[in-house]
Amino acid sequence: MATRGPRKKTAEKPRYHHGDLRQALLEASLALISEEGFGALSLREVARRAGVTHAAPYRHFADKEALLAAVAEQGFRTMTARMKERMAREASPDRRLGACGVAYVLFAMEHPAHFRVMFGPHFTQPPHLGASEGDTDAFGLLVASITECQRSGVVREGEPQVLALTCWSLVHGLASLLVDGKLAGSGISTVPQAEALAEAQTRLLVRGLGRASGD
Amino acid sequence: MATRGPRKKTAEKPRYHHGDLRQALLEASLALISEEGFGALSLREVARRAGVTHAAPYRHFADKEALLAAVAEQGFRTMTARMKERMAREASPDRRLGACGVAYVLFAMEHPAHFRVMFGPHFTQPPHLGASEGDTDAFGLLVASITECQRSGVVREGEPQVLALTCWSLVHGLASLLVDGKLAGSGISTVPQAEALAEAQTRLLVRGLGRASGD
DNA sequence: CAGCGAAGTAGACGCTGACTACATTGCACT
DNA sequence: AGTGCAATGTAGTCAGCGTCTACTTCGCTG
Repeated sequence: MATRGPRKKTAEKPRYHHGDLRQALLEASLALISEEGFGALSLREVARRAGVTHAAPYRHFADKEALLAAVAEQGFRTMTARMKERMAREASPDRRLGACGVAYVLFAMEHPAHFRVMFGPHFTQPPHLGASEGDTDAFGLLVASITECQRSGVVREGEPQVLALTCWSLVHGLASLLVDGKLAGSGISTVPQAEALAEAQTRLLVRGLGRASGD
Repeated sequence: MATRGPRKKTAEKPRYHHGDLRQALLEASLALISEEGFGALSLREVARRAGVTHAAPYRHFADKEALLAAVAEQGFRTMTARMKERMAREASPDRRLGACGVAYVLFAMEHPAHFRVMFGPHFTQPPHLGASEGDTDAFGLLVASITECQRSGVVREGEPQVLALTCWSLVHGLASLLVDGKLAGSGISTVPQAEALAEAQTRLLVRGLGRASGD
């Protein structure tokens, strides 16, 4: 990612004073969270890193929450793309469903700063995911995958939305615990370890989602 | 909850200037988070609510993080108690395991402020749960419950710690999504709804945890 | 009843998010 | 080509925050 300094991708002429401050602020936010932690994220430090004064960000974002919302939206877009990509590699519906969940966990491990912003305790207004459109509708992807599994008989009947909630809970819980380092005590800290764990857990859940025998 | 004003439990004489500022600060923190949200929690406002000046809390807590750590610890204690209580009502090991998970989710729904502090993005030092002792060892409770299920043959062989991670992921994910209001769009907002969902999800997972047939 | 230490007060410092007024710069339009 | 305007960034200000230090008040112990 990057293109630091004066813009150079499409042309050499800097479009504005900075070039593309908006994007620079988004990147600086993520870098700051990654390096110093979420608590250290301040609008002023972000501006400092982007090389502008403390009030400049207000030309691009109404307030701090708006900046974080933009970071979150970018995160949802990336996450959804990651899920689609990994699902496309699988042939059977149940494996696609598993890949969907694994991709969720992997995204969290590889972009912890993004994940934290997306699901953090900020935001007076929750940032969709449950009711979104187009590029960022990760939940829709999940529901579709479950419906597909039901059609091919790998998953029991029932409201796909409700079953999707269960899948979402599992991978969201795992991702949250990993990102917050709560599993470091259990020796899980690397991406491959997390991937293996995610695969095991989704397999377990898909088994549970199979055609009912008891209830 | 409460005992506002001068202390009255053991005697009428107020022990100190305030009575019991430490406890008052903990309660004020929770009330503030519940009413105004996590972002509104400031040491100064907490002190204001407790009726003392802004520096008084430093007589009881080294800094803001120490106050939150105390809130979290109290939360872990309550949560563990809730789990024990609900598990004691069940007769079979698998139902006890389910009750353990449901209690986790119910605690989050009934004490969202506590839950947020316990698993929030603060804390440079993670507050145990994975390696704790006595009253606050919720994870140990879970592992023991799984071991019990394995002994009675309801749950497959394997490292109980690893299987416990799966259970934890599921209920932690559900609890997080509920507390953060991410499921409000799906129409889940009341405690009974959350309880039903938690029961359904844990049933599903326990089914998946059953003796292996496929793999 | 004296005094010592714990508990709370008052004030200060640098930082933050947010607002304002002002300067600069690129683009559109004549 | 030149002018003017709106977009962009600057500089200064304000209240509120976490934290520190010096001071005051109170309750308990000797």
